[in-house]
Amino acid sequence: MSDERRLAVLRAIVEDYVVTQEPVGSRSLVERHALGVSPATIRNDMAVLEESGYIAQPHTSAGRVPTDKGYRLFVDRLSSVKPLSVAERKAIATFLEDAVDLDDVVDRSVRLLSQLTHQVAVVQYPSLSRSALRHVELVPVSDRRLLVVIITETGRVEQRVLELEAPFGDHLVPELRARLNVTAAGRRLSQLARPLGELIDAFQPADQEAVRAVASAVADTLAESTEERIVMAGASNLVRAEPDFPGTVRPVLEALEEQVVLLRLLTEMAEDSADVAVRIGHENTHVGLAEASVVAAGYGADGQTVARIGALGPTRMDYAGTIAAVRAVARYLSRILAG
Amino acid sequence: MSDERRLAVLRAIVEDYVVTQEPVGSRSLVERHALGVSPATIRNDMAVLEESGYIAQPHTSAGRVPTDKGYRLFVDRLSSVKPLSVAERKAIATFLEDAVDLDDVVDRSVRLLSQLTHQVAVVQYPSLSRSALRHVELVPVSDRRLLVVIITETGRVEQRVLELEAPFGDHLVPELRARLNVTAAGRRLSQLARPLGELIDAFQPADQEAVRAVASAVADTLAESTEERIVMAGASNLVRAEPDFPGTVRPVLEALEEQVVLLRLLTEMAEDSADVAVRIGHENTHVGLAEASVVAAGYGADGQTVARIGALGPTRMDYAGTIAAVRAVARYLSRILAG
DNA sequence: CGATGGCACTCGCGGGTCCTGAGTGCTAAT
DNA sequence: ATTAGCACTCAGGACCCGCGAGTGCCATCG
Repeated sequence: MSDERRLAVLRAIVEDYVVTQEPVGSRSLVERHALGVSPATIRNDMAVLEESGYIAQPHTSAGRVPTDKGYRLFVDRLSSVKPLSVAERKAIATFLEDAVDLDDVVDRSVRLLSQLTHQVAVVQYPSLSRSALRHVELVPVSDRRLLVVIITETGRVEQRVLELEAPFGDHLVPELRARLNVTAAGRRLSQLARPLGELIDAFQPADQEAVRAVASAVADTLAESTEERIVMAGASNLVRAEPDFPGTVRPVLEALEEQVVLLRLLTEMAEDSADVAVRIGHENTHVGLAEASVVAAGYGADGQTVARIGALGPTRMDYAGTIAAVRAVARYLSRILAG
Repeated sequence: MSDERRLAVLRAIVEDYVVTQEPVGSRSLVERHALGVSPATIRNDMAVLEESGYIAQPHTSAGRVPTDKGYRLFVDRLSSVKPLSVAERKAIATFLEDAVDLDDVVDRSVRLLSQLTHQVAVVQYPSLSRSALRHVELVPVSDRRLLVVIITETGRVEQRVLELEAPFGDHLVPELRARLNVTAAGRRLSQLARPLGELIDAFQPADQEAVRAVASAVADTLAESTEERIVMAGASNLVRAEPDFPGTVRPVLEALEEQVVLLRLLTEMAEDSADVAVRIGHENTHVGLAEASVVAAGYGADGQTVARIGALGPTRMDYAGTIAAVRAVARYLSRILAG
C-alpha cells in the first residue's frame, strides 16, 4: 500500500476540485493526472483517504470532495508555493510605488491584493503602539483648545483636540513642542511612558496641568487598541464565489464588516506563524467563517511586524497562488514603509 | 374617474410591494387598505396606471409591480418623510459625538447610516479643495526631505514627503512655516493661488526653490480630485436583499468598489438637489446600478456642502425611512464638523 | 499481496407532465 | 361610475421517470 500514491491522489483531488468545483471521481482523476494506475486502484485509495477523514462524498453516488483536514494536509505538505510571474511582480512594485500617502499605500495594497487573489482582501493599518514616533505637532485652535497631531515613522497620522482647564500662555506651545519632540521622536509607546512622565517636571508648576494633559493625550492615542483600523476590498469576489458557500455569503460579509472580528482573527493568526499563516474552514474560531479560508501575513519596516494583511475566500481556493500573492504584497509593503 | 383614487392605489401598491416583495393583486389591495371600493374597480384603475407606465405585471397572471416611473411619482408626490423617533435621534447624536477624530467620525457615520437604513451606506470625506485650511506643518525628515502636513478646518489631515534639489538651511523651515500659516490659514484652495505665489517673492533667491516646491505641493494636494476618498459599509445588507435583484448583486458591488463611479454618482446627484436627492433604477447613469436606488445628501459646516453621504439599495426600498435617515445623519454630521 | 477488470447497485439531476390557484380582463347589470 | 360574475391565462409546485456518473465488492491476475 503505497502511502506515496495516496497523498498524490489527495493532491490531485484538491487540485481538480479547486478548478472544477465539482466532486471528483476516480475515472476523471486517472484521466487528468498521470497516476499510472487504474480507477479501481484509485477507488481503494480514496476509500482509505475517506476513512482517515481527508475527503468525503456529498452523497452516495458522487465523487469525493476534500475536507478541511484534507486541505490542511494539502497546504502543509503537498503544495509548493508557485512564484509570481515577473510581470506580476513588476505590476505590484510600480503600483505600490506610486502611492503618495499612507492612506494611499494601504488603499492600493488592499485593491491590489484582491485583484491578484480574486478574493476578499483586508489590510490592517500599521499599529500605532508598535510604530515609532516621527513627530508630534501642537496647533493652538483657540486659547484653551489645542490640536495634537501625532505622526509615526510608518506615516500614520493621528489627531486629537484637547480642551484645557485654563488658557495656556503663548510661550508654552513652542517650548512644549520642542521638548516633546526631543523626548518622543524615534521611540515606541513602550519606551515612552517614563520619559513623558519626567517631561512634566521640567515645566513650571503653572504649566504642568497643560503639559500633563498633552502627555496623556499622546499616550492614550498610542495605547488605544480600538484605534486599530482595517480596510477591505473585493467584496464582489465573494458573491462571485457564491455557489461555493451557498447562503453563507451573508455571515461572511457580516464578519468582515465587524472590525473586532477581523482584528481578533488577524491577531490569532499572528500567533500561528510569523510568516504566512493559513486558517481553513472550521479552524476559524468565528462561526460565520466556518466555510471560509484565510491567508494572512505580517508586514512592517525592518523586520518588525507592525500590522497584517490577508486574503479570504472559500475553503476551495487556490492556496498556492493566494499564499504567494499575500506574501509578495506583504513584502513590497514592508519595503515601501521602510523606504 | 377619480384621479385621486388612482394615486391612492399607486401609493398602496408601492407600500405593499415594498414590504411583501411580491406582486400585489387587486384583492389583497382592498383588504389591506381602506379604499372603499371593490377589487373590480381597482382593476380598472390598475389598467390605467399600467397604461401610463407606473406599474407593470411580471407575467400575465400576476399582480402588479411598480415601475421606476411609479416609484418616482411616489417619492415626488405620494410619500411623506417619516420623522425619526426620538430614540433614534438620540442614538445618532450620542454615537457620533463620541467620535475622536475625523476618520472616526466618517467611520461611525457610515456604519450608523447603514444600520439605520438597512442599506449600503457611503460617506465621502470632506473635499480638500472646498475646505478651509487650519494649519500647515513642515517637518524636516533629512537635510533635503521635508514632510508637509496639511490640516483642514474639517479635520482632514493630508501629508506629502518632498524631495528637494538642494539641502535647506536651518533658518528656512521655521520662517516658511510661520509665513505659510499666516497666508494660508482660513482660506480655501480657490483663494489660495495668488497669495501662495506672492509668498515666494518674500524669500531670498537662494531659498525660493524650496519655497516654490512647498507651495506647489500644498496647492497640488488641495487640487487633486483623485484624493477624494469614500468609505462604504453595510455590503451585507445588499446580499440580504439578494432576491430583489437576482444576480445583480455583483455588478452593484463592483460599482460600489469603484471609487470613480461612486464619486461621479454623488457629484451628479449634488446637481439634482441641494438637499436630499433620489435616483431610482435606470435614472442612474451607471448600468450596473440600473436596478438600484440611491438616496444622497450633502453635508458640511455652516451651510457649505463639503461632501456627500448616501444610501443605496434595491429600487424596492423604504424611501420615506431612508430619506429621513440620510437627511438626519447628514445634519448631525454637519453639526459635528461645525463644532 | 497489491493491482485490476467486471459487475451490480445507488441515487442525484434534468426533463416532462399535470394540477392548482391567484390574478386578470371583459361583459352585463346596478 | 361601480360591481358581480365568469372564462381564461399561466407560474410554480408536486410527482414521476430514466440516465449516467460513480461507488463498493469480488474474483482474478502478475
